[in-house]
Amino acid sequence: MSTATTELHPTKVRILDAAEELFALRGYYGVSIREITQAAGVELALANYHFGPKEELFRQVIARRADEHCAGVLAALDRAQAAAPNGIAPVEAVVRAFCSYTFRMTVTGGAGWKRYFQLLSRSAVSPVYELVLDPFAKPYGTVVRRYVAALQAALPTLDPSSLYSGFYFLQAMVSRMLAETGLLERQSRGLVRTDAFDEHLERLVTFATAGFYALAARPPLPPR
Amino acid sequence: MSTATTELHPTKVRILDAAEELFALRGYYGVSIREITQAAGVELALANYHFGPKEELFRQVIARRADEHCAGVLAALDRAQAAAPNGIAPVEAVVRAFCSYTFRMTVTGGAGWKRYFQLLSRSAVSPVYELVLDPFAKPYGTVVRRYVAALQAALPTLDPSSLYSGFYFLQAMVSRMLAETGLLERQSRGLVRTDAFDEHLERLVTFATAGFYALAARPPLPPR
DNA sequence: GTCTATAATGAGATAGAC
DNA sequence: GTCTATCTCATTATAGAC
Repeated sequence: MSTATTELHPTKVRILDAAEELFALRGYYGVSIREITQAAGVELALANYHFGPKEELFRQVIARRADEHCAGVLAALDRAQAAAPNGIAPVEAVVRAFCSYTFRMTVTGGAGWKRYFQLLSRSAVSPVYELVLDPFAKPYGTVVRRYVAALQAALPTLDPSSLYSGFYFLQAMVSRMLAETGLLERQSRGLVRTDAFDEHLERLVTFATAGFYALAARPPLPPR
Repeated sequence: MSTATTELHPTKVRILDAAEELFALRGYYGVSIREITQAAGVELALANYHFGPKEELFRQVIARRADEHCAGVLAALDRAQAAAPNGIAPVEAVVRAFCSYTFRMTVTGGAGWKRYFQLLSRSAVSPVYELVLDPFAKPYGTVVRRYVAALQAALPTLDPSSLYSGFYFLQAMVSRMLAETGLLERQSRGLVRTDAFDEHLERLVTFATAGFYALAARPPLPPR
């Protein structure tokens, strides 16, 4: 499938690209319209003409990729479930499905996708819901529901509360890798590179799969 | 030990408190000095008088708590290692030490500590190093080194590369819980509450401990 | 140490010519 | 659809009276 981007007006695309990069770097408040239009090589007034207020531009930066991203992540789950004899994919396959499409896109999708994932990662820890998180809520709601259901099917003994926590842990790990802040490089003094997503995928799948099984093996309410 | 805060000038404390809360909420760029001084109930000019430029105020917000936080996290590791017969704390004890002090502080430390941890969490996914991440680098550097060493001692067969990745996963999970964005509540439709840190501690220890063991059991370089 | 007042700049948004 | 010019307001920072 072709991205919807190609159908858009060239100026809109230029503005969206510049806004995506700058919002990913410094967040919504850290970037001015002037800076965006300057980076895009267009006049200041065109941002407001094409997108209206700044908030609407921010939402459209997200809207441009969110649906396609969610579709890819859901398609990966579809394949995992189709490959399972009874339609119930094992935990490892579900975890792998959740990470693999996204990791692939951040490597091979071009700079735009990398910026989008950085923006997603940054937004996920913002306490300002309505402005920053709300634009993601609708498209990603389906992803959460389907993956939670798939994990529950793979681990019927896992109580739902622990299930949501575990899936939240998984999101946290994936999201942190996507941020590519250079923190991992600094901590490991160059030994580990954040952009080595093939390695990270395997480690993450190993780590999280074992985590889910351990949660399932534990009694739901700890007696401590 | 008493916090250094009590020794500071009352006006400085008021400004730091207001800045901490607002920076945690909307980040460095999302808050103006006017807003901070207004929330603090002091005159605009006093921010610059006491702290100099905005950037310096931001650094001091972090500096006020970073050393105390790191000391607490390191003391927890000391206790875990002292409790081990040979000074080598098992993985679970190290993971628990890493989370427990912080989780306790975000519950019982008052609103200030909660805001600080939100700011920490938000900063950890910022690609703008010098401004946002650098103030944390020095105090937390020791924490990273000592915990990585403790985990390596507990898991001698784990290759260093996977070790750093695993510890990065652990940081990601803890950090995401501290952010308290309300996302977990929304995803679980109210079933799980982010502020139930006792539950999260147990789940996180279970999840991450199993994850580390699984990484150690895996061959360092996956043959895929 | 605190206040009032202001300087100098940058912000979002838009009117109107082309 | 694009560009120039501008309006209005908020921003950081500081000077100077108290």
